[in-house]
Amino acid sequence: MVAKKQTRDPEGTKRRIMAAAKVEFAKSGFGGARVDVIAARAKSNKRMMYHYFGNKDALFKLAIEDAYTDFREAEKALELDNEEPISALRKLVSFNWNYFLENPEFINLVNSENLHKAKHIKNSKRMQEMSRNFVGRMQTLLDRGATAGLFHKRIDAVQLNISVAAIAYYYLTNRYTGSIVFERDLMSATALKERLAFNIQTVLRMVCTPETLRKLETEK
Amino acid sequence: MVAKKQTRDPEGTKRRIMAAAKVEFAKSGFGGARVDVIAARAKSNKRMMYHYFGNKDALFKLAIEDAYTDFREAEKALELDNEEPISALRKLVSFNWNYFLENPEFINLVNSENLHKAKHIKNSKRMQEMSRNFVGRMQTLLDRGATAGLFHKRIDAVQLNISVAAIAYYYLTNRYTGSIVFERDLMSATALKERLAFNIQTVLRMVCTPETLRKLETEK
DNA sequence: ATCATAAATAACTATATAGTTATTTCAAGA
DNA sequence: TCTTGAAATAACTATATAGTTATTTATGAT
Repeated sequence: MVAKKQTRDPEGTKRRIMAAAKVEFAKSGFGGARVDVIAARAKSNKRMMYHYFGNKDALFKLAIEDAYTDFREAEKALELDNEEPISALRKLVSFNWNYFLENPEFINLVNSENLHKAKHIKNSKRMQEMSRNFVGRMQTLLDRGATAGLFHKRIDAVQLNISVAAIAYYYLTNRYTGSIVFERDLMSATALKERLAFNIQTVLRMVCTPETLRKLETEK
Repeated sequence: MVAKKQTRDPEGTKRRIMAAAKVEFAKSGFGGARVDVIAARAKSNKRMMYHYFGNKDALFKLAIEDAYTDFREAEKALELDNEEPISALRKLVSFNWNYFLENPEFINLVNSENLHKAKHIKNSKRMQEMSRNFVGRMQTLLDRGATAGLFHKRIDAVQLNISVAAIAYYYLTNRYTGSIVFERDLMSATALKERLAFNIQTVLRMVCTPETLRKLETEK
């Protein structure tokens, strides 16, 4: 048998290690993740990880910053500023739901970082900058809705966003214990569809004035 | 006369090991928890843990079942059945908030079990039984409110409960990354008070009819 | 073709870890 | 007081783990 030849692909190796790290950190958490597993999954070896990233903590920090960047970039791409407020809100709730559903590693990375009291991103300017922009966009949306007489006035953009994320995130991150304690398959196609509809309704009821809600009701 | 400290105390030892396990599992997750740390914290030793509980997985299973039992017992003690529906709902939202706040290990145990896809409680009749009773109580509350014309009809008790838990749980479990990305101390006394008020308002708006909400508004 | 440098790899180290074995200590019942 | 079984403990084992060292190999510039 011919031994496989070494080929050089520094950028590819680096990228593969990062991708493997996200998968392994998401699957087992920071503490449970194994650098050997990451190296193997990346079809590289440990030494390359240490060469490109320094150590396990630095690798994790980059993984979570990357994941958060992807999340905020996807949200930004919705261009909610050009959208009618109620429609924009519906899109935002759906976006959160679908993103968490389609990128399950995101939730687990965030959970793991919180278990460790956010020590990896504690001084990350990158995280703050992205969030600041996001809260700004959310506040603009709320202001536009309030000016149009559609939304309640003086809703806190941060509180609202936490709740918008919460009702999707919690359902999905706790789906395993949830499916057992509620004796219901929370991940069936029907269940997922129903949850998204429930969440959209929840947020509209939080944000819209009674008159707006009545109008939405009759429109159906 | 004070009795001399007993050198043998099987029940005490068992109890101390379980208490230590909850703390350590909550602090580091199942994978990150160390049986040596548990033994030391219990002022016992590893061999006793293996003697009384079998292995690390069995210990974790009992820890999470115990924690969940405590949670549901505390909820049951609220006796919401004897309460006016709107007041009962307020109490339930406050209860969730305060319980998660005062028992931070609960959230982390649940998170860890979900990271492992609920493998420890997969066949736990104890968990299902408790949850079934709880959903029953919640449905009764919703029915009473609907009959009195206060609440919307046909609200799903499971969906609502997931959201009631979510808006408290998510805020608290992700408080470390949250405080960084939002550049806000989410755990200051003021922030906590505001969040609880926001959550109560959210749930009332989800559940109450427009007329009920208007009446609540003018009552203030 | 040769050389210098970066990329890749295997083998190694020191420590930590879940679980076990062997032994000692205690206290209740005869 | 003596016996016996349970409670407690320390020392041990086999394996796994993050991080390192030593070495080989590929590739672009000259």
